[in-house]
Amino acid sequence: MAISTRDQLLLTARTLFAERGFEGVSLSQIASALGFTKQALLHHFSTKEKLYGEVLGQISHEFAEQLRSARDATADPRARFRHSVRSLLGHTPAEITRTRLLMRELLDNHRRAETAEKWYLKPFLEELAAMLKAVPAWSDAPDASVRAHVYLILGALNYYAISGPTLKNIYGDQGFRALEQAFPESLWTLVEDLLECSPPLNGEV
Amino acid sequence: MAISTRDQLLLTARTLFAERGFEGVSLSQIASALGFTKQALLHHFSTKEKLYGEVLGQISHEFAEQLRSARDATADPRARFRHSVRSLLGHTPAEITRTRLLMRELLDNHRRAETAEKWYLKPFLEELAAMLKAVPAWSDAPDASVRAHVYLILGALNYYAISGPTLKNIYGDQGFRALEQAFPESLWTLVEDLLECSPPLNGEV
DNA sequence: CAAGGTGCTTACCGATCGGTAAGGAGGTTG
DNA sequence: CAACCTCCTTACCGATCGGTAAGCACCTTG
Repeated sequence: MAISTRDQLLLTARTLFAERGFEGVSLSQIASALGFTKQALLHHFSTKEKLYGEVLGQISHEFAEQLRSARDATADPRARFRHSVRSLLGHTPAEITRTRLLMRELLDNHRRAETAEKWYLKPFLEELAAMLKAVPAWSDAPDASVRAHVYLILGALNYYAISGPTLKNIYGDQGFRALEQAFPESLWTLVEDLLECSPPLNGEV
Repeated sequence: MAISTRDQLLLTARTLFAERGFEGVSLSQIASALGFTKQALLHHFSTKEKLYGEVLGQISHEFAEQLRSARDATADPRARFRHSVRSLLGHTPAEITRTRLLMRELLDNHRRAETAEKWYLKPFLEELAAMLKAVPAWSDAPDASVRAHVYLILGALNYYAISGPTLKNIYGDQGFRALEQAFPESLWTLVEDLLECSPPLNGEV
């Protein structure tokens, strides 16, 4: 079963946008990576912005599915939260690519259309916050505190995810392998501590 | 006391590189932001790469100074670690600009000269790790675990720092202000927990 | 006053950018 | 067989990219 040219182009664009950024890749580079001319690309996606938009749309769709899968997996809020964090701590190349692209989007978007990323990030953040808030110890924590802890985990996780090549450079192959084992452990004990022990101080508006 | 043209160009370049990325800014845009032609810029920095390199060098210098200041401030390792984290949790526009630029560098560098960032990031990471390891509870923790916890904090902090505009978009002005208060609190309790209570499990090579 | 260096300009270069126009190969439909 | 659609090509467009060459105004030094 063959993948359509359009989908091949979309996947290549996604990879290269993640790797070099929107401005760092040209249409002809994307197309010629598959042996096409750039006009083949423009035939399927009329402008560069629309191509990029479709990549983002695809990712948004994936996140929505991921949330749905966490929602279907279990009714226990703790397990849901664990499930979501674990699936975010991705280590397949495809997931790292996605994280890189979204990190770039986070850096770039404030000068593009401001609304460009709300629609995928907002529901995702809110759903994670809702999961955490559904945990008994967090039930009467202020929203801002819940969101802050969610964002803290998300930030640690995403930053680590894009740092692979650099960390390997710094610590060497062996040191990096040790770190690759230690980091998820650290993050995991943080998550467990949040879920099971520490309630946030509840002393504001 | 006037700032030299060269330093003005350097500062503008730094800001625009942080905002739009290396490929997203042209030499003429940097120069004309100050009313110069791009050849004035090329007169001081012979190529775009060298200009960018000088920006990175400046930042590297700043980090080295920051480490030195933490080292001079106190001999207590806990206080040193707190001091460093607090100074990293910057909120002045200049610090956010720097964080944005370094985040882009983290995304881009693995395809540029691989050594480009080791020299500023490695000593910084190692010094932070050394501070944490000097704390009694951490003294016989494995290196990888210490590094992982340092990187976790660093990641959370940096990711949050570049997310300002997006978070404001998502949660609105009021919600963002609340988050702006809650996030440092969350991070701070995490740091304190690390420093004072939780020892890492010490069961590997 | 002549000579030379610094800091900037205008003029120009080939390459590449995103995008348009027109047409050809192949399959489907009348 | 003719008409048309989809998919992709070559040819071309103006704009802009990073960078070179040459020269002008100014200051310093002999």
